Amino acid sequence: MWYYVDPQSGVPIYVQLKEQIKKAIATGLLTEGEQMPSVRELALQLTINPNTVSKAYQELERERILQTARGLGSFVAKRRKGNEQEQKIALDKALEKLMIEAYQLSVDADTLHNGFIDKLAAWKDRLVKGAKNNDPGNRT
Amino acid sequence: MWYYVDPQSGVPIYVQLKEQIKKAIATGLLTEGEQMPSVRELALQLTINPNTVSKAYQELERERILQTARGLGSFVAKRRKGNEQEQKIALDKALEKLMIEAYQLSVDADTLHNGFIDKLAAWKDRLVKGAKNNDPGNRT
DNA sequence: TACACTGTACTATATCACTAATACACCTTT
DNA sequence: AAAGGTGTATTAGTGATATAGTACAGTGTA
Repeated sequence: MWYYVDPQSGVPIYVQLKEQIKKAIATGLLTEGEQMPSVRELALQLTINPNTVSKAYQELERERILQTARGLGSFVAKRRKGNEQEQKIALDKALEKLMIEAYQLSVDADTLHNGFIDKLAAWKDRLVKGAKNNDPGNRT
Repeated sequence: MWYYVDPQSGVPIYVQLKEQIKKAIATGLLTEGEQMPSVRELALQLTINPNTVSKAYQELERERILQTARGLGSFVAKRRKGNEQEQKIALDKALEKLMIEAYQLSVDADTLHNGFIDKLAAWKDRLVKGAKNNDPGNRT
C-alpha cells in the first residue's frame, strides 16, 4: 500500500489522503471501478481514525472521484467530463497558479516551457484523448 | 484597494490575504520595494483584526516575500532566486499538480498545451529573464 | 523631547476544524 | 436470522483561528 500521512505536517490528514488518492488515480495506480480499501482497513494501516478516512472518501465522492455505498464499499468512479465552461475556468485558474508559483521561484520562461513540455510528454498517455489530433514525434 | 476576504469561505482569512498579496506581487500590482499598507489601515479596510493582517505579513516575511521593520512598515521584498535544486523540485511539483488537475478535469493534451502557451505568453514579461539579465527598473 | 506613526506581544474569549472513540445503519453471505 | 463485512452518525476533546483590548517596542519628525 502506497499511502502515507504525517499528522505533524500541519496539513489535515484527510487532505493529505485526498491528494494521494487523486494522484494515484491520475497516475493509474488506481483504475476505474476498482474497490478502495475499507475505511477501517486503511485507518488501521495508517494508524489513524476510520472517520478521518471516511471524511476523505466523502469529499472525494462529492467531487465525483469516488463512489461509495453503505455496506458495499468505495470505488473509483469513472472520469467524467464536466461543463465545458467550468473546465475552461478551472484550467485557467490552475495555469494562473502555476505562473504565480513560477514567478515566486524566479523560474525563467524557457525553463518553465521546457519543464512543461517534458512533463506533458510523460503524461500524454494518461490524459484524455482529444478530438483526433494524434501526431507523435514532434519535439523541438 | 484590491484586497477582499470572505470570513465564510472556510479558508482562513490570513491565508486568503497571503494569496492575494502573492498574486498582486506576481502580476505587478505591487512592485519591489513598495510599501504595504499598515496592519491597522488594512485591517480597518477589510473589517478584520490587525492581528490577522500581522499574521499574514509575518508568514510572508518568513517566505521572503515581504520585508518588515518595526516603526517603518512592511515592504515588498526583492525577488530572489533560491537554491537551484530546490527550484527544480518545486517547479516539478507544481507541474505534477497541474497534470493531476488536468486529468481530473478531462482536459486533453492539446487543450492543455495551447492553454499553457497562451498563459505563458501573457506572463512572459513578468517572469525572470533567462540568459541576458536586463533590468530596466530606473523609473521613479 | 514629544509626538505620531510603524509592527509586535500579550492576555482573554469565542468559534470552528480536526481527530478520536463509540455506537448505529446498511449490504452480502451463510 | 445471524454474522461479518461495509460506510456513517454522534459525541467529545484538543488545537487552530479570529477577535478584542491593551500594552510594548522601534523609527522618523516637529
